[in-house]
Amino acid sequence: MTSEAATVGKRAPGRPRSDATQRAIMDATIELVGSENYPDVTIEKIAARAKVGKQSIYRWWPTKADLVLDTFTLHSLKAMPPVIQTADAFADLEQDIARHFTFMSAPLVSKGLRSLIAEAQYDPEFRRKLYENVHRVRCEALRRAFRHGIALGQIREDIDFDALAHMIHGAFWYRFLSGTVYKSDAEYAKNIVALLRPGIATGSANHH
Amino acid sequence: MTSEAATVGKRAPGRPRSDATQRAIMDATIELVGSENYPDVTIEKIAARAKVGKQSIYRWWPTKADLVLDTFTLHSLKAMPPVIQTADAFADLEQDIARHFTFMSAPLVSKGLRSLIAEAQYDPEFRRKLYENVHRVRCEALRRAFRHGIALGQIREDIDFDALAHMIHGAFWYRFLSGTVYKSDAEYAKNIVALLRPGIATGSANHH
Amino acid sequence: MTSEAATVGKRAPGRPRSDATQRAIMDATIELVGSENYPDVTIEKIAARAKVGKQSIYRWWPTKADLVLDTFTLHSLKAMPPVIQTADAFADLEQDIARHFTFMSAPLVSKGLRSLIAEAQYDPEFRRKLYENVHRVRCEALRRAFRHGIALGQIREDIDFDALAHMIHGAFWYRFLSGTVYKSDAEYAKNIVALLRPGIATGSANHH
Amino acid sequence: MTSEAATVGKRAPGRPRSDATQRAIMDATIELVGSENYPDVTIEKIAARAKVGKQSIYRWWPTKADLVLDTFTLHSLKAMPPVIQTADAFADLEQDIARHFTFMSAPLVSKGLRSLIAEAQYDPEFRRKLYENVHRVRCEALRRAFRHGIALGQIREDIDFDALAHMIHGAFWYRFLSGTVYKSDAEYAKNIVALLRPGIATGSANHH
DNA sequence: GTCTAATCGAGACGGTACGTCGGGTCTTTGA
DNA sequence: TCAAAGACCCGACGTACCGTCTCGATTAGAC
Repeated sequence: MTSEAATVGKRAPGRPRSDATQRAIMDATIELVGSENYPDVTIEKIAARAKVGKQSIYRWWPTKADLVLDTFTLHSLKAMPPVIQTADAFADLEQDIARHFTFMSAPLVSKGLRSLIAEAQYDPEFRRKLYENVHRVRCEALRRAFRHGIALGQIREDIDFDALAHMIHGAFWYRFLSGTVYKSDAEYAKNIVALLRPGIATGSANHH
Repeated sequence: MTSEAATVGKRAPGRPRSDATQRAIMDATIELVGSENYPDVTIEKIAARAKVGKQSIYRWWPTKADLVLDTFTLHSLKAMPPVIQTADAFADLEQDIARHFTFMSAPLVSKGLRSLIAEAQYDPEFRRKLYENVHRVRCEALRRAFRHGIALGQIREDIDFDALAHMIHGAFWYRFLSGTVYKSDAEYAKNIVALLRPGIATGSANHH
Repeated sequence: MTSEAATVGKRAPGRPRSDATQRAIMDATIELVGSENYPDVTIEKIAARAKVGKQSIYRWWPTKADLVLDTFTLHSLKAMPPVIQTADAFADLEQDIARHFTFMSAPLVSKGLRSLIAEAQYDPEFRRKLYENVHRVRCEALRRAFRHGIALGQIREDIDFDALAHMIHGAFWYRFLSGTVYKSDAEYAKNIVALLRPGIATGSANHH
Repeated sequence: MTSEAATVGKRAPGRPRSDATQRAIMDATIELVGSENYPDVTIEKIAARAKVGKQSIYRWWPTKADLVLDTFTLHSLKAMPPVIQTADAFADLEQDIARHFTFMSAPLVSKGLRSLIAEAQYDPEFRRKLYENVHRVRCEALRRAFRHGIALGQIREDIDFDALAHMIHGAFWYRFLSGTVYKSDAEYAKNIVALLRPGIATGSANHH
């Protein structure tokens, strides 16, 4: 949320930040991102729709990208609870991936994602922020699934987990970027795991 | 390319399109894409640098995105010759992937890619164009490698080649989007193939 | 008409100038001047409507203003025959003025006039051309009427004919510029002559 | 002036219009009208010279013509104080006319006038505005002189004052439009009054 | 209760780029 | 050589947003 202040005790003087304003801005952002092409999502339109002065936006978010990222992570990304782990690590993995794919494919979410991806191309710094808020969260979910598999003795320890995670998520991003349509999210997840399983399951030889 | 094929014989009336102008525009585009952030690559700057009227750009390319795509595909993507196939399909695959990764990571190429990715997020139609010119070319290279492997009896036939290609390229795009750094392109390619090999090589069981 | 050539005998080499083209250009000019606001009468539209290359216009007329003036004088101004003189010089004068006013007020003529007036404000040289083709012609008509009156002994000789002509025509131009509406052209002419008559008729004292 | 009167009391919300900006725009307009041909007086140049955004011009003046008219009336036309009336109405009239002619002939004023005349030809609505701001002001000055003459018993009451005013001002406009040069403004005024006097003075018969 | 300080809506401001229009010049083919 | 077609360089158009600024109005705690 950018400014945190807090510092306990002493309140800053002056009129305090209005929550209603913040909410109005974020709501307007969501509506616009959902209904317009991204270049048409302008600060001016957001301010107009939120019935807010432009300054009130600039006061709290340095760029439009940050506003969208903030809005998006707050309202969307954190909404997905972790998978409940079972005795079958591969089934867990598959379920986690499928669920993630479905979530990211929801119309509003994917519209927001496109906005963020576009912005991230311009600016390395924002790319880093995006990584922190979007990619890393998912990587940790995957690692958790891997560790569970290792603990169960179903997944080998000597694997390049980075490359593995890249491939799993990359499959999603590739489809996302290229606009390719695939049978279904569940099928997609199933086939990905099927292809990877022999390479990571214990007991399978890994000759090269 | 916006060229309308000419239908042989009869030339269109009027002064013909100037090659010099077209080249100047594309050269200026390359230079600017290489030296500026994408939002700062404006039609106006391109025209100025190419010493060309803006109209001469708009006459031939409907949007900046189309110009960049055209320029990019013409000067870059088609420059990569196909891999020479050997008796080891997996070595071929690895080499093809590694070479592709290296090519796409070259500073100027990746700057252009970022521009195209950003534009593609705005406009589904442009996403399709981008697919035609960038993704499909690579998919065919991969398919060629797969078919070779099948012919050699080294790769199984009952595989979801789409999901496979998505994972391989997706790994690259994931790294590209997230800004993650990986040891080296060669290593990256090697580990990806290592992880996938058991799942696609003949003779390996695919129990699930 | 700008280029005259003629020089008898020897014809210039090459394809001769096409009369059809000239006519088409002028016709298109008249139509456009009559139907559009003057700034919207562009060389490009004239060429398009005449189905003529722009160059064919520029070849014969240096500026749009010259084209309009040429067209206007050819098709309009020279169309007014001289007044038949009677034994009453003031009646002749009144008739001449009234007829002129009526002619200049015709919708198409006045649209053309406005174009010419506008152009003339920009460029002193064109102002001179306009004077030659529009104002001088009328001044001579007036002088002819004055001389007739003098010959008849009805108009005094010791008058500032320039100032007089300026006032008579000026009245028209004032009305034209200001957009003022007056009862009728005939009435207008009559009242103007009535006001001036005592000052110019013989036998009237001119005390100052 | 585009100012909306404010209706007293309550100020409009938002940042108020900047006087400095407005002044800078008008100053730049005057300078440019004085130094360039009218078609070269572009909004873009005015904005550049005034160091002002184009929008700040368009915000307050719908067209270039309105800006020029505003500037012109504000800085020029209202600058001329009324004539002091004496016991000789014709001398007053002559002085008023001469002074007006001289004023309108001043280089900067006449450059501005040409701009306004040109614009007025395009657009009937602007013609009306011009009438309100330029012609009417003068007409009232003349009427005042006439009324004074009537009160003094020097000018007849049964006269077509419209036609009369048209002739007097028309003489000026004719000279202005045609580019004709006359001895001097004072002489011009004198001869005009001399020609008209017998037609309007009391005691003179008006036989027709 | 003022006083001080920050926020809020509103919208003017100096800028930059947009995509379009027209100007006047040029370069083709064909008559 | 002229003519039609139309590409070319150029400059201005009027608009949209940018991010900053200046207003009056408001909303707190500090005095």
